[in-house]
Amino acid sequence: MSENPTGLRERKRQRTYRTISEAAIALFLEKGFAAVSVTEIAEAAQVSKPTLFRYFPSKEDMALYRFADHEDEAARVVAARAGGTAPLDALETHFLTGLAARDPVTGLCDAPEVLAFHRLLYGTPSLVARLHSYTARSEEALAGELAKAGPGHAAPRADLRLTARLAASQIVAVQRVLATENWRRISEGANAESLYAQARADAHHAFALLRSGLAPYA
Amino acid sequence: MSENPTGLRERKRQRTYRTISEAAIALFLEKGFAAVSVTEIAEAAQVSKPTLFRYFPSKEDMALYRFADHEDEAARVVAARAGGTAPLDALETHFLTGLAARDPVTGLCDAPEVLAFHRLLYGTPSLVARLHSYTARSEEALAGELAKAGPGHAAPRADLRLTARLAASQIVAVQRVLATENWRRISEGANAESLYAQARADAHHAFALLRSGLAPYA
DNA sequence: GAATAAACTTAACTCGGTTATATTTCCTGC
DNA sequence: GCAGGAAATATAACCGAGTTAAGTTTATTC
Repeated sequence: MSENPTGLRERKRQRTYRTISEAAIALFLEKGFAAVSVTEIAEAAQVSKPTLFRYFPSKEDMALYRFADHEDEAARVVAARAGGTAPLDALETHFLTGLAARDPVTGLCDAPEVLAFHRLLYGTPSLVARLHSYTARSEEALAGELAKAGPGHAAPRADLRLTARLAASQIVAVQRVLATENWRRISEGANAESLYAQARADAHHAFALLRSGLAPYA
Repeated sequence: MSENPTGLRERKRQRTYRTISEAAIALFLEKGFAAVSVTEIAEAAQVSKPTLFRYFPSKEDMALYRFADHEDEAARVVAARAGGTAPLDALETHFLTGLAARDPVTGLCDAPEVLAFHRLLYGTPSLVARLHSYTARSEEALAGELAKAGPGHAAPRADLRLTARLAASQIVAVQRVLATENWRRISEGANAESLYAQARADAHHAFALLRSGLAPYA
């Protein structure tokens, strides 16, 4: 066979992948991103430097691989929504579910290791920059799904593709702002429990604003 | 005196600054971003490598310095709007004015050197990433201005700061999409003249969407 | 015109990331 | 189960971005 998804080779590969990223993140958390060299990571993970870069395209990606998995999350939520459900409703419900589960991507998570990771992330410009490029792909995927979904009944005859792109960019931007806002409050010492109600209200407010527009600023 | 804004030293500094960035951009356009080394730029600009990095924090910034000037443009437009004018109206007018003037930041500019520069920019991931960090600062500045302006009469009692941030992120995202959309069409061979009407319509559509919300997708 | 401080150069260095080449390790077909 | 081929790895050397240290030039100031 040309591909064996459960072969020893593939299992080793996945194990190495995890070993590297876990070693990298542990070192980053311990000493800070800039203070850890890739050589150090390679030693900790017991692989050579070229192998390291066969698994991850850059040092930043060794910290951000978890986000790579969420890259098409928004698009999947829209694609998998129940018939008759509007895309925005599906996305709002998904975000609220994330809040309830204290999903780290919502920012509403005060687990010490998650908090430490977020501090690392937002305190390292090159990591934030790299994260933005993931977000860009997420936006593109969402735009694709929204274009497929098409606007509802009352839609004008405007360019579908452009409208989908505009909507996707706004949605992704709003989710980003909500998450960073939650994180900011957590990082200032609040705990997730006491913020939950506020975070839900913020999310409702944000999605309502998305739906009804920035008329208050018009 | 401790500072002399028109002294010889300051004039030399500005001249060196321009020399470096012009040499850098010329080389980038000629050979591509990755194919030019900073040593090469230093030689072309007749300065040493450490001096190069006293003027620009990174190789990317040598290409993007023009954008750094526009960093607080949106915020300034809102701050300088005529009394009684809504922020969104001021921003839409400003964008339309940019289209009419074929301002490169609107994407609607087919001057060969601008087109070549845009090709360079969007074709180089590290430049796009760096540009995103400028955009982030632009967003923050706009959020500050919007918070000062405050929403209009009909605004609910929601958190002003959060609302301003949400609005700013949406506005910046939409302007980015409009500009890249214009650029995409230009890069596919269209000329700015024949696209102008469409670009105006797109901008109107986008700002209308910002005002009235994504209800069609709700 | 001398003193001071900013800006510059040279040289050497660190570190992220790549390439070439040889070696090991897994898979496949007999 | 074993021979051949392919994928993955290691070693070593390399390139280029960005920094640092030490000494020199150049503008400003009194």
